[in-house]
This record gives sequence, structure tokens and C-alpha cells, in this order.
Amino acid sequence: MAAAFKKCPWTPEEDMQLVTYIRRYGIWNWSQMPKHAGLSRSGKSCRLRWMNYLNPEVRRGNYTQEEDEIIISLRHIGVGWSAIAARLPGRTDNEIKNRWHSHLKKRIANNVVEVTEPKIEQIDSTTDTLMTCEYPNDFVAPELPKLEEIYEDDPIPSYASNNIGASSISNNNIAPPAYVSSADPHISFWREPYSLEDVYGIDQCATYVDPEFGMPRAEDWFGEPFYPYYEVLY
DNA sequence: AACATGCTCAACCGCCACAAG
DNA sequence: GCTTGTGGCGGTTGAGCATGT
Repeated sequence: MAAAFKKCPWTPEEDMQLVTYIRRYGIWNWSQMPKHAGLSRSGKSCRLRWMNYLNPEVRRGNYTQEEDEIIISLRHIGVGWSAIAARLPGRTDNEIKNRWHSHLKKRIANNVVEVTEPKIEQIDSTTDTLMTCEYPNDFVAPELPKLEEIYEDDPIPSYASNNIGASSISNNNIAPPAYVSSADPHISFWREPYSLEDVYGIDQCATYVDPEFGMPRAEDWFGEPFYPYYEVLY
């Protein structure tokens, strides 16, 4: 029998749990994360909530005229929402989609805005210069760095083979280690299902509580600055 | 004031691509 | 090559709010 997940607006408490978990552990497996974070939500729901709302990188509202023009021009030639979002830092595909349906589509229908052919900037790898070109004929989307490159001097990629259910570890996923080393008290956390109660119940953690955030700061817990993937990638 | 209508946007759903076993 | 699990994408829905009548 499939697990019954909540299907309703997220509460501040749920947001807090998700943010706290991601802040401490990063993103390693969306489908497993809610279970470990103590959330009665599907992985998809958690992913969507983070990507579209909780991620500190997300900018909300206050669209500039330039952003609107980019959306209109790219949409005009059939570029997907996610591709448009990649062109607009801080904007999500969902938000752009909403922007389109609620504002821009009507403005175009009423001839309020003029649809222009998009100009795309890219680096010419042969000359290492910034070029402007037409979309989509000669546009090549820049590739994100691979996780192995980001964590070149970091042990995280070796965690990829684990036994806690993260069977699909792709480019942007970070898996926790399967083993627990007594020499490394930090990673013993991976073994336990995560919940706020568990965290508050740990005596040594009590001294680490961030008075502003209300939870232990990851850098305190790990003893060094903590950089979640989204701060490393972008 | 009460109701109808329109608008916004968070959230869900279904489908697809991809990787691993 | 098939199955399964996961993440991502685009379409759609519906609650809450704003505005109009």
C-alpha cells in the first residue's frame, strides 16, 4: 500500500523541517529525504517546495521589463519554461510559467508588448570571447560543472554507493555514506532517520542552536563552513 | 454590504528521460 | 533489452485575494 502523503499547502513548520534538513545535509535524494526529515510529503512535493519557494536563490515578483521581454521572446520561439528559467537567474520555471499565463500572454494578445527575436550571449570556446547570437540555431547551452569537479578535493562523491535507498545518484545528487565510522562522529548522523525531536534530543547539539534560526547551524555541527550544493553550483 | 467575476500563484498530476541493476 | 526508481518538465487546478457590479 502506497504511503499517504499530505496534499495541501505547506505549513511554516514543514518549511522549517525541510530547510533545516537541506541546510545540514544538502540534497542527496528527494524521494528518501522526506522520510529522513520527518515529513509526510512526497519527494516530488519537497523538491517543488524547495525549488520554487524555499531556495534562498529564488527571487519572487518584481519582474523587470527586460525579464519580461526575455520571457516573451524566448517563449515566442518555443523555448521551454525550464530553459527560460536558466536564462533568468533566481527565477523558477513554475514562476515564469505563472508570469506568462497571468500577465504576458494577455499583454501580447492586446498588443501591449512587441515580440522581438531573442539575442543570446555565449562564450566562444575557441576565442574565449562573449558572443551574441540568434536563438536557437547556433545557441549552445552552457554545461553545469559535474559534481566530481565541484567536489574534487572532497570525499562526498565516494558516498555514491550506499545502502539506504538512493539507487539513482545522478549528476546533481549527493548521497550520504552507507558506513558509519566511529572515527568520524559527524557522519554517524546518516544512520538515523531525521526528525526535529531527534535533533533537540541530542545533548551536545543543544549548545549549537542558532538563536536566529532556531536550529543547530551546519557549520557548528560539522566543525567547518558548510556549503550546500546550490551555493557551490551557482 | 453582498455577491459575482477575475486574477494570482502555490501545488499537484501525468508523462517522459535517464541511470542503474 | 527489460524493469524499476528518480528527477525534471509542462499542463492544470483550486484556494485566496482583489476588483467590479
